[in-house]
Amino acid sequence: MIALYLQPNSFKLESRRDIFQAIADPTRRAIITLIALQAMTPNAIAEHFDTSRQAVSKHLRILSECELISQKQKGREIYYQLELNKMKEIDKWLNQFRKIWETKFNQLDTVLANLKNKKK
Amino acid sequence: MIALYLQPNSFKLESRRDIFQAIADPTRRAIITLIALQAMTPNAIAEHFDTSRQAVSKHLRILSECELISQKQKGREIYYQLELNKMKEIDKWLNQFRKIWETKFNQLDTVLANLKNKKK
DNA sequence: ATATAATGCAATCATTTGGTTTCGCAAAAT
DNA sequence: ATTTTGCGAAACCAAATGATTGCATTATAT
Repeated sequence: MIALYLQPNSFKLESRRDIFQAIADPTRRAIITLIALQAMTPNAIAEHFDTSRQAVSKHLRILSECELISQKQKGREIYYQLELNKMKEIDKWLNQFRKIWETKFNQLDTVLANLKNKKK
Repeated sequence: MIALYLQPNSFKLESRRDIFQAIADPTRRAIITLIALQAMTPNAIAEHFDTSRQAVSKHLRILSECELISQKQKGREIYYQLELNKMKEIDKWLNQFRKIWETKFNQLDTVLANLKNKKK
């Protein structure tokens, strides 16, 4: 070991990943959809895309890192499956806005109700 | 049966920006939350962050490009406001998974109900 | 035991991203 | 009329991203 070797050449800080960054990529979103109902192996997944198996493997790693998917080893095959609970976190984030758009909808409701009453 | 919903309806022609790429950046998500309830000017928004006004301006442009926000000129000030309808597209995409996790929840319900019956 | 299949990892590369700095232009204030 | 304010656009730069290629490793098949 060399003590003064501060950082490896290809030092990539891939730790700041979060679900939002993960779903930003269209291929990753497609993968998510693909395995939503049924766990799949990397090879099987890669067959659905126009990129190399290794590229898909990288996407799977990124999705794994933020725990949007999990894996189950079966012999030499690895089945990747979607972690729905993690998907719910996106939903959670959306919730703050859902509150707003539902409120706006209710306000419209009120307006309509008032109009109706005035007609009487 | 749950249909595959790979991409939201609206597509950007000029750039490959989409809502998912837009919300991938934490600063942009913060901006979205910030102006959700009240339209704000770029300067006012920038005061909330540790970056330059110009950087915020860039974020606003990206958010505008994918129509997540809109602007209203008032003299020399520009008020940016959130487009909730566009936010709903994220919700729409999530919907396919919501169906699944609700189904799984129902299945769990059934299991619990069966256990309860067996106890009797 | 050896070959093959399924997979992950590292190096490399072009492109994209997010930031800064500098500038230009209107609207408002002086 | 001149200065200040609010803003976007362009040029530039370091870092991150997504893809490819070339391995290494382990499980299965022959």
